[in-house]
Amino acid sequence: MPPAAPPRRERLDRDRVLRAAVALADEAGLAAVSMRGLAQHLGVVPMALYKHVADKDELIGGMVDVVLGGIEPPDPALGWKDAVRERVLAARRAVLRHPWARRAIEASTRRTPVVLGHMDAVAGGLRAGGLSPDLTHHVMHALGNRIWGFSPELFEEPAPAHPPTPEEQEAMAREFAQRFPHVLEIAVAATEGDLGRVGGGCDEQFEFEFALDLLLDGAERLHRAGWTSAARRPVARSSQRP
Amino acid sequence: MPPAAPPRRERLDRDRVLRAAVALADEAGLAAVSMRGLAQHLGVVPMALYKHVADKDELIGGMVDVVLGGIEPPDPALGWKDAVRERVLAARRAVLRHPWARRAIEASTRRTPVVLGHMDAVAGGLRAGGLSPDLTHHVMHALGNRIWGFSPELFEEPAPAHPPTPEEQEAMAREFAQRFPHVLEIAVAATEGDLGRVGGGCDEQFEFEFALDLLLDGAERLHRAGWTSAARRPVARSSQRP
DNA sequence: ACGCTAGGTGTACGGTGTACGCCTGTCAAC
DNA sequence: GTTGACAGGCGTACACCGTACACCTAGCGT
Repeated sequence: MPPAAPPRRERLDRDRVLRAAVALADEAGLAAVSMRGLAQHLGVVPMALYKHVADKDELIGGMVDVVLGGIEPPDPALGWKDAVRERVLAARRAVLRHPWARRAIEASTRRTPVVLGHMDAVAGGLRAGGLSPDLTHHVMHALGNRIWGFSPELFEEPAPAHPPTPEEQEAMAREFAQRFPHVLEIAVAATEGDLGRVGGGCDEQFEFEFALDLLLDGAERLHRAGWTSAARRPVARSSQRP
Repeated sequence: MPPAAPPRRERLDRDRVLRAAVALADEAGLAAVSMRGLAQHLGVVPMALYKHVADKDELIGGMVDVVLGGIEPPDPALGWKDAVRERVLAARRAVLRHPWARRAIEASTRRTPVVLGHMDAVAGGLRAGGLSPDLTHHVMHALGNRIWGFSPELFEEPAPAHPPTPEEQEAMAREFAQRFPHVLEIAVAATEGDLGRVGGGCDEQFEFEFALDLLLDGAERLHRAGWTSAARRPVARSSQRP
């Protein structure tokens, strides 16, 4: 009999590894998910993980799968456009539950069955609306990462290293206003919306749905207009004469 | 006198470092741009670089600046929509000159003057068309990374590690067709376009312009319809009744 | 009772970014 | 001239990363 049976934690399996990785990323950020860090979190030696996961890339691919596993399918009674919209927003909800998920999706090059499944579902939703395979393909491209429920984080502030003195801040603001007036303008426009927002922040959910609807409505218009790829352009150019 | 004057390469400066980094990335990929690798490329010890660049993140930010410096401004005679379109496509051309640039832009969290300048120019183009700051803001968000001339690489194949045997391939294809029929369908649609393309590849330039025009045309429609954020939706939902 | 094997261990290698201190060539001011 | 500051390149060192390889061991089917 082994002396005092050291609290033999139950054996690992792939699922336990993945869930632990997700939990670790949730509480300490994606950067904390190193093979060593994760192993320690599981009370195990780093190389043990490689018995369940091929390499780090597959690990984060698996983490993405776990997150995407929580996507609930849309109400089947919905029309095609709303169904696609709902599915994408469901993906968004799943992704937003884990702050690190966007970055992980972007980083992972893997095309897992879960990922393909979601893509297939979205494409199927468009096809169900009668869009041709061709148009569906282009719309999928147009949606881009929005299929996953997020758009690229263009406007995120990286938090200044050293909080500048008021004078510096004043001077920087002045120079900024002079060099980038339009960026300033739209930033201001974003803050004076409904309610007094914190500086620089804007309603990301609204921005997302705005873009999503812009694309889906555009797709619907093209479809109704009988668009085919022969035209090689969504609509006529703005210049009225050819 | 120093013996035989060892071929004293001229002193480094920030610009030389950045250009060397770009050249190195061009010929050996972004992964080859490590502080050590770049230093060796310059015939210098790694730590020497830190006299010209704060850290690696700033280095790649600087590389992005170099690439984005090559964006030529659009013909001032163009209408606002075409001007924005042209500017974005110019950014795309600049980025596509360097295969690593997409990834670098995504990776870099820095908001350099060059980056802000481009954003400001695009926003200014929309404002010049009469769009309100508010609508301009939303459209900028909708454009997302397309401002930089690329959309997320959703459909890129990571090249299978071990080329499978024909039987395996057959079996995989069969299962794929069953599980992801719509993905398969649109992939096929992409290949049987104009000319016989290589498998899986599609005309990325067309996809890009398709999405870009879908968004710009949508923006124009909203603007002409006098859109304000009060509506909180680009257009009426597809269900006709409220 | 035996041996196979799945799974956890230990060590080691080559890579990374970068903090810290030294050393030296250049140049301005005395 | 001589001096002293200082910009810029050098060397060492640290902590961390992913992972290849060999080994050991518990548990199980035969």
